[in-house]
Amino acid sequence: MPQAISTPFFSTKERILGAAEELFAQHGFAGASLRQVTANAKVNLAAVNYHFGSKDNLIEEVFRRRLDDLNERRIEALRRVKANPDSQLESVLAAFIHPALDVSLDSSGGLTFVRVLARAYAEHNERLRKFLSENYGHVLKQFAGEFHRHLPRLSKQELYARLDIITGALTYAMTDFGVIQRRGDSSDVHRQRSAEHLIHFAAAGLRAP
Amino acid sequence: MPQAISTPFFSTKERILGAAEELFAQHGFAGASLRQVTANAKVNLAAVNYHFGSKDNLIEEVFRRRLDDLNERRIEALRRVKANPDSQLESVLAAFIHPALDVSLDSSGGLTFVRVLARAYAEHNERLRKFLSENYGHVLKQFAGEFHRHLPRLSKQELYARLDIITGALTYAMTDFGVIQRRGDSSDVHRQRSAEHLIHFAAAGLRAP
DNA sequence: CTACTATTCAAACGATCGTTTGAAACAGGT
DNA sequence: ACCTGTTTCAAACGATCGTTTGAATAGTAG
Repeated sequence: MPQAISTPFFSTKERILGAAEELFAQHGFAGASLRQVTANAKVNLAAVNYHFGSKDNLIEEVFRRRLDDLNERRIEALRRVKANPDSQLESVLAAFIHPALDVSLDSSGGLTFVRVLARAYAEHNERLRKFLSENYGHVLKQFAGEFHRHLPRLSKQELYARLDIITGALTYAMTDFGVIQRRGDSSDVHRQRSAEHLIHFAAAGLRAP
Repeated sequence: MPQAISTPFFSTKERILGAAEELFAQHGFAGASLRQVTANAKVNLAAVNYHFGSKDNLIEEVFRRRLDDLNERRIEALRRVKANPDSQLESVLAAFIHPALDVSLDSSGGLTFVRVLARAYAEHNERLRKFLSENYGHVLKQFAGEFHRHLPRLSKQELYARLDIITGALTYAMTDFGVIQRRGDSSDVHRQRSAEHLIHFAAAGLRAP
């Protein structure tokens, strides 16, 4: 443990994570090489394998850094929805969508990470899906259970398929969201309306036969 | 020109294009190697560079094979919209969206190609964007002009940014669409409703301040 | 200072990549 | 049959990839 409680400088691990996130957003996971990453991070090539073990582990850590927080907030939001006995389908969707939109608003790299997310979603990488399923699958499961309460006629399989699509649409809405808000609009108004459109769109898709 | 008017067998070029499309959908453009492509197509490794010149050219041909037809149908649909003097914004969106949804319904590889499209969209590959812009930019330009007639307060730059987002959402809706219809539903009903939801969603996004 | 651990570094490893080569196999026309 | 242009094939090219190595350097506790 070399680092003290806080330092104004970024550690080697943090610099690698930041450079990797940026380059994965630009060129994809296979397209961005460790030589590019370590060059941009101004660290030695071997530092990645020393600190993370492998490129695959580095990719996972790029996700973990942002998704741990996101999923905790999702669970907390869902807990509040469950506490209300006569909540609507739209409330469950809001608990799923709003924390994700918040990520894109993170001033330091939030929008970049959203682009990484969009890539991960477009890829169907088996190892990455396994990692996401193992680490955040329980969150999706909790939501699926609550969605099923509102949509009892939908089979579990069909429900997961539609949630997958909603996540895809959400991912793109997030990039839109980040781009527009970065332009410096009256963002709270636009944010509320974007979220409402998305929730309305997703609710219609879920209620479809 | 070795091939006669029609043969029951697929030519080397066609087999390469089919295998490439499938593998690009599965592993991405950088992730799928020419050795995998030629092995799946059961042709020699050198055949790609002989028939297409380079891997980049092969990627472009995979797109051209599907997009030429798509964009012709978009232009024709827009022409009909323009002929109607009191058409709404929703009609322009329909002319843009419906031909795209049709592609995902192509029984031989339509859904696979949609997954390739989703990847291309998530990547921000410069060379690919240039190819798409050079070959199909005039179509987007025509649509942008018509959108601008309905949304005069939106700057060109802002309009293109939002159209980009709509294309992304559309791409994901297409995968949804293909998956659901492949399951064998009463597809015409579902198709009409999916398209309506998407058009309504996109119109709201475009009309936002 | 010494001993020990943690980190950084230049260099190299084997594997795989896209591409090129030159000869072999095939085709159709005269 | 021969010639000519097209297509296929096995083999190799140089470049780049992720990863490993072993020595040099910092940093810390006794």
